[in-house]
Amino acid sequence: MDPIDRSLLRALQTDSSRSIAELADSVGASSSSCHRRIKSLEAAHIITGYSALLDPVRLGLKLHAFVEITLESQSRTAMERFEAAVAQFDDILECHLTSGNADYIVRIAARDLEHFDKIHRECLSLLPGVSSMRSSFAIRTIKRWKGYPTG
Amino acid sequence: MDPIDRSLLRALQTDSSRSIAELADSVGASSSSCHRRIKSLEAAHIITGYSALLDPVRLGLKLHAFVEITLESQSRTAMERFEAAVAQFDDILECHLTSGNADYIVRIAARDLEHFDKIHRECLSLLPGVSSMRSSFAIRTIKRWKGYPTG
DNA sequence: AGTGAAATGGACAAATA
DNA sequence: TATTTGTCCATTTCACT
Repeated sequence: MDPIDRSLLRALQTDSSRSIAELADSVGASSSSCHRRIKSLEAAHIITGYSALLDPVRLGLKLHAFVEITLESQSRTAMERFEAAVAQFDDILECHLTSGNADYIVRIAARDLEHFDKIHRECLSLLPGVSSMRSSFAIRTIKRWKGYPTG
Repeated sequence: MDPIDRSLLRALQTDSSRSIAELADSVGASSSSCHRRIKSLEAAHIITGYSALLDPVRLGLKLHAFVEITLESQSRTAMERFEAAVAQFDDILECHLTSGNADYIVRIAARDLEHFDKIHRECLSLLPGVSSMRSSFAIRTIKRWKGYPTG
C-alpha cells in the first residue's frame, strides 16, 4: 500500500468504469503496473467488489430514515434473535450495533411517509425484543457517501 | 422501469463487474436488450456511476462513528456556514440534515480511538455554530450497505 | 453477427530498495 | 539479492454497433 495504491483506490471508488489505461494515466503509472496493482488489491480483499451507484430519488425512494433501536434485554439470545430478524428484512439497508444510548442504529429507504409507515408496521415493529425506537428522517443530504478516505 | 430493469439494477448493485452476457443471462434477457437497458438507465441518471467497494478494516479503518450534531441556531446563515464547513472535511463521509432532536447526523471512519480523537479535534470541533454533539460508535456491523431495494 | 477496443497474462530488462 | 516496474508481446474477451 504505497501512495500510488492509495490514489488508485480513490480513483476506483470515484469511478470504476474507466479503462486501465486511463486509470494508469491518472495515477502516474504504466498500464501493466496499474493492472497488477488492481489484481493484487482484489486478491488482498482490499477491493471487495464493484457496484453500480443508483440515484435513490429517481428510483422513487425519497425518504431516508435512521432509526435508533433499544432492546429490552442485552442478553446474548435477545441480541441474536434481533439480529437474525434484521437480516431477513430487505427494507433494512444497514444495521450497526452501537455504543451510546441506543443499542442499534438502522437505516431505511422508503418511497414516502406512507411507505415508511408500512415498513414500520410490517418490518420494524416485528423485530423481537425491542424496547424503544427513535426515527430521524433525512430532510436533505448535505454530503453523499463517496467511499472511504484513502489517506 | 419494468421487472427486468429492476432485477438488472439489483444485479448491478451486487456486482457491476460481470459481463453483459452474464447479466443478461441472470435477468432473463438477451445481451443486446440488456445492453440497451443499461445504457438507458445510465442516460436516465438512474445509474449515476460505478464504484469499487473497499474493505474498511483492511484499509485500516476499524472505527465507525455516527455523530449527531445540534446547532446553536437554526438560522439560514448558521446552517449554510455549517454545511459549507462539512463539505471541506474529507473525514466526514456523509452528512444529513434530519428531523428529530439532532439537527445533523454525520458519519465518520477512523483508524482507532486515537485517530477519532484527532478527527474530533481537527475537524468536528472546528465546525461552526455547534451547540452539542453526541457520538455513537459502531461496535459491530450487523448488516452492511449493499445498495437500494429495487422492488 | 462483426468489429474494434480493451482486459488479461506472460516474458524480460531496468530500476529500486 | 529480491522485489517491483515499464515496455513490449500475444491471446481472448467483451462492449458496441
